[in-house]
Amino acid sequence: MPVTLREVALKAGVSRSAVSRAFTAGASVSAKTRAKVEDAAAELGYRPSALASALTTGRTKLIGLVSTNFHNPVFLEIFDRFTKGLQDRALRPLLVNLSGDMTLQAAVQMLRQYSVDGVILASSTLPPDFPAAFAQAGLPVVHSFGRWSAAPEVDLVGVDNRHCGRMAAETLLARGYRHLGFLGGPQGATSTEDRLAGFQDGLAGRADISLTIRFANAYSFDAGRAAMQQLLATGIHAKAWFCGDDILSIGAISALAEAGLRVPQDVGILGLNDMEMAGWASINLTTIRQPLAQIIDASIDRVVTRLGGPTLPPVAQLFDCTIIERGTLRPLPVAG
Amino acid sequence: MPVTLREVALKAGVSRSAVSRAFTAGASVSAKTRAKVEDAAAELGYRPSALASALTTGRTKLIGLVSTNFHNPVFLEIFDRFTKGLQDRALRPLLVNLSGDMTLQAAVQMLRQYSVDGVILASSTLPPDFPAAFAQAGLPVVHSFGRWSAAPEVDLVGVDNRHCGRMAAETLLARGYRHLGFLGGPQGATSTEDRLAGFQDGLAGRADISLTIRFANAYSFDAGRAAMQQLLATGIHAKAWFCGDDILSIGAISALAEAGLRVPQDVGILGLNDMEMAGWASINLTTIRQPLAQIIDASIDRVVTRLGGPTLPPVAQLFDCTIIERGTLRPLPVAG
DNA sequence: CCCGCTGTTGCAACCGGTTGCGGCGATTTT
DNA sequence: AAAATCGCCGCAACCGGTTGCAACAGCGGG
Repeated sequence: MPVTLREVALKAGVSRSAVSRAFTAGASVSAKTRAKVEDAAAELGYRPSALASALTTGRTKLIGLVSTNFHNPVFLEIFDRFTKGLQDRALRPLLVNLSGDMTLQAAVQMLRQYSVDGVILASSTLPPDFPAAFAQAGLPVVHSFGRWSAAPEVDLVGVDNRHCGRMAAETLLARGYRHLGFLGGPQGATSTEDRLAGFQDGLAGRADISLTIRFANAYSFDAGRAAMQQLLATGIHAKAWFCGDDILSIGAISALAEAGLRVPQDVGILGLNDMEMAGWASINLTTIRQPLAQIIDASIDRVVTRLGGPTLPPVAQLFDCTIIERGTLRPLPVAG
Repeated sequence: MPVTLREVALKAGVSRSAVSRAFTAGASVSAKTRAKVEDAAAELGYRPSALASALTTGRTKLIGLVSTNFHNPVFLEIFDRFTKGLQDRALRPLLVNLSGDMTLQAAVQMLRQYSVDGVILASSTLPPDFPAAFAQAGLPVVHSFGRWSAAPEVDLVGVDNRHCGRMAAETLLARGYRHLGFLGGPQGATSTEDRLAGFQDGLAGRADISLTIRFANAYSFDAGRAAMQQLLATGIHAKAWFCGDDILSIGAISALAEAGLRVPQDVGILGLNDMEMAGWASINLTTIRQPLAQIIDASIDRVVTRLGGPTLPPVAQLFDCTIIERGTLRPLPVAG
C-alpha cells in the first residue's frame, strides 16, 4: 500500500539509487534529476521509510526516553520540554515507563531491539548502575537529574544535590529556625540521599539545632501528605521542614492544614524544583529552583553529540540552583 | 557491533532461517534445533532487530501517541496509563507533542515514515479532521477523549460531553444555584463546545436562571486563573461556575481566593475529570469524573483489534460519567 | 522392502532503502 | 583534436531478518 522507492524511480524514469540520493542531503545528484524525482515523489505522496534506511545507515533517530516517575507533576513539564526539544532536532522519543512489569533489563533489551540511537534516563532516584546498564548494552545514554560523580560512568546532567542541601540549611538557619526537619523522597533515592547529606553538612557544628529526618515512600503528593500526617500523629513537630521535592512539600502542607497548622506562621516549608504549581497563588511555595529548561536542553545536546561523535569519556554537567522566595517560610530578619 | 542472525546461525550450526524460526512463535522448528539456537543466542546475547523484522512482516509494534496538552496535570496520569497499558501488550509508544513546530501534517508524515502500526490521539480539543488525517494516511487511529459522532470517521473512545454538561446543569440547579457561569477551555475545543451545549440544554426553559459564558484560552491553571480574574475585574459574579476541566477549576479557585471570595460559601465551583489533584484535601473539588482507566484501556483494545483485524467500520464507544461530591459546591438541600 | 505422509530444514528471493565502484558523457586542458 | 578531469548515474551488493517452496529425513503402514 505505501509507495516505495521503486515506484518513484519508475515514474521519474531514473534508477532507485537516484531517488535515494535525491532524498539524502549532500548526495551527488544533478538539479535536473532531483527535480524529476521530487515531482514524481510529490505526485505519488512518497516518503522514505525511516526503518528501511535505518537498516543500512544504522541511525534510527529514535531516542529512548526512560522515566519512573509518572506521579510527580513536574514530570509533565519535563516530558513537554523533552519531546519538543527532541522534535526540534528531528529525533523521536520512544517513551518507556520503567515501572510495573517493565524491568531495567526488559527496557534495555527493548531499546536495543529498536536500535535507538540513544537513551535519556530522566530520573532523580535511580542509582548509577541503571544508566550504566544501558551503556553496557552499547547504547549512548545521558542521565538527566542523576547523581553527580567525579568519574561518572555515563554522561550526566543535573544539579549538585549536596549543594542544594547546604543551600537549604543556610536558608533555614538564616531565618532563625532551630528545630528543623528533613522530609525526603523514598529512602535509597539518590537525590534524597544527597540532599540530606548536604543538609546535614550545612548544619554541622551547630549544637543549637535539632534535626528530624523522615522519608516519604515516593515522590508524590500522597506520600508527602501521609508522611507528614504520621509525623504529626507521633507528636513530632519541627518548626521548618526541608522537603526533598515540591510535590512532597505540597502534600506536607496539605497534612499540616488538615491538622490546623498554618504555614508559615506555625511551620515553615521549603521545597525543591520550582515546578509550575509552586508558583500558584494558592500554594506559593518557597523553593529551590532546578533550571529544568537548561538541564533538558543540555541533556539533548549531550545525546546528540554522542550520536555522531567518537567515544569521549563521560562528563558530568551541573547547573546552579537558586532560591525562589515565596510564602512558606517566615521572612529574613531585617538586617541591622 | 550488535550480534546478528548470521552469527547465531554459524555458532549453532544451522541456517539463518532456523534461527529466525526459533524466535518466531508458532514456527515449524524441532525442539532440538530450537535448543541449539537458544543456547547460541544466549551465549552471544542475541536479540532480533525489531526494525529488520518489521521490514518484512510489516508490523513495528510502534504506536504513535499523539497529544497536544502538556500543561494539564491530568495528562500525566493519562500518559502513565497509556504507556503501561501499551507496554503490557508489547507495544511501544512513540510520543508526539503536537505543538510548537510540529504540525498535524508533519506528525502524519513522521508516523508514516516510522511505519507505526497505529495511532492514539489523546486530545479532547481537536476536531474530527485531526484524527481523520491519520486515517487518510492509512494509519489505524483511535481518538481518545474525542467528540462523539453517530457516524464517526475513526474509532472514538470517550464520554458524552453533552451529557456531562446536562449533568452539570442538574447538579447546580439541584443545589439551588440560579446565577450560573460556564468557564470553558479554549473556544473551538470540541469538548468545551459540547459541554457548554449540554449545559445550556439542561438549563433550557428555565426563565429564573442567568448564565454567563466565558472561555479560557487553554486547558491550564494559568488560563483558568486569568479568566476568572478578568471576570471578577469586570464585575461579573456568578454564584456557581461549571468549569470545563478540573485544572481550570483550580485556576479559577485560586483567582477567587486572591479576590477574597470563599468557595463554596461565596461561589460554587464544579469541575470535570476528577484528576488526582481534585481529591487533595487542600483542593477538594466537586467534579464530574471521567473514567480515565476505562477509556484508556478501551482505546488500547481498539487499536489492538485494528492491528490484526479486517477493516470494520469505525465505532464510537462512550463511558458514563459520575459526579464526585466534595467541597466546592454548597450541599444539597435536605429532602422533606 | 517400498510407499506415502508428516515434520523439519535450507535455499533463495524479498522487504525498502543505501552506497562503493565503474562507466559514461560533457567539459576543460594542452 | 586528443587527453585528462569532473559530475552524475546505474549496477549490484548489502543492511538483518522472514517466508514460500522444495528437498529431505524419519516414521508407520501395507
